[in-house]
Amino acid sequence: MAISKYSRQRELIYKTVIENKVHPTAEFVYNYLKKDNPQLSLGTVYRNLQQLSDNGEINRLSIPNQPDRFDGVIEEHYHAVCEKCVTIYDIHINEMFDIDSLVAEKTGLDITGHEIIFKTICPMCKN
Amino acid sequence: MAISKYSRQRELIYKTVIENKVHPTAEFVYNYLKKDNPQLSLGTVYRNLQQLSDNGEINRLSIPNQPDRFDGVIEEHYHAVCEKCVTIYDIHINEMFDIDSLVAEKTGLDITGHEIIFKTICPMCKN
DNA sequence: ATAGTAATAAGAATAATTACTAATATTGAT
DNA sequence: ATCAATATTAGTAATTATTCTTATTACTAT
Repeated sequence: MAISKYSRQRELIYKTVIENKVHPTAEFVYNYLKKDNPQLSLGTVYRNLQQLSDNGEINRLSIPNQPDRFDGVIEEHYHAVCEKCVTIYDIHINEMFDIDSLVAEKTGLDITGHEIIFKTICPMCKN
Repeated sequence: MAISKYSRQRELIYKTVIENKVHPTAEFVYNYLKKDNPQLSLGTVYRNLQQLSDNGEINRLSIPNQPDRFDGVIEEHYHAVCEKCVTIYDIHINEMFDIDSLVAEKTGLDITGHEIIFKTICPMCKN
């Protein structure tokens, strides 16, 4: 993969993900920035989100029946998705234990990380 | 949600997912069945995979940068995706501990389940 | 058999994402 | 500052993934 040069657009996209804690989709980022940057193209957003997540600067979240979302918090944490309204909640559990090593040991695979998605019925939807 | 009647197509689709341990995509299921069922439509495959997973008869897996996949094994287990070749490996760990309850307790959320995706560089790609 | 309900095929429509191309911006070396 | 090399961009086209629509067919309970 080619070395990256700086780009103003990438910086804007990165900041949008960092500042918007809603786990934005590509579409969200695009609409958010479009107001003040009318020349921005959706392809640029997708390309840079891909690049940023490839570089580990942001995380990509894949959630059933939804477009991919992005998260500027790269510190290890998990997510809970409401099964009704699909809101995403952050879950920080101070320490769990080394699940990657456990699995590596059990399976012999080289484990480089993991992602956990919890399912929930959130307080708003519980009525 | 409507009560499901029996349908030959759904049965075929279900059996395809059960019998093909590769965590098939909708596309795979369609091509697999199309040979002997040339009248089958891709829409029918998507609709029934959705219905089967809504009913908990199969599981839907969402994996970054890939179309959704389906898994006929509903017994709790996890998956590891190779970051290079995107092959999916099943991971059965006999017992971990009750992660759902832990999170429910810490967060106050109603947790109804979870999904873990491990990332790996698989033996084939490790060279 | 018939009515009512649900499921189907086929293909159009939409959503999500990627690829292509010519122009522009950034970088590193003069 | 200027220049060449190359990454990046906007804009658009194309592709991929999925859902929706419509007319038709199958199933179930009378």
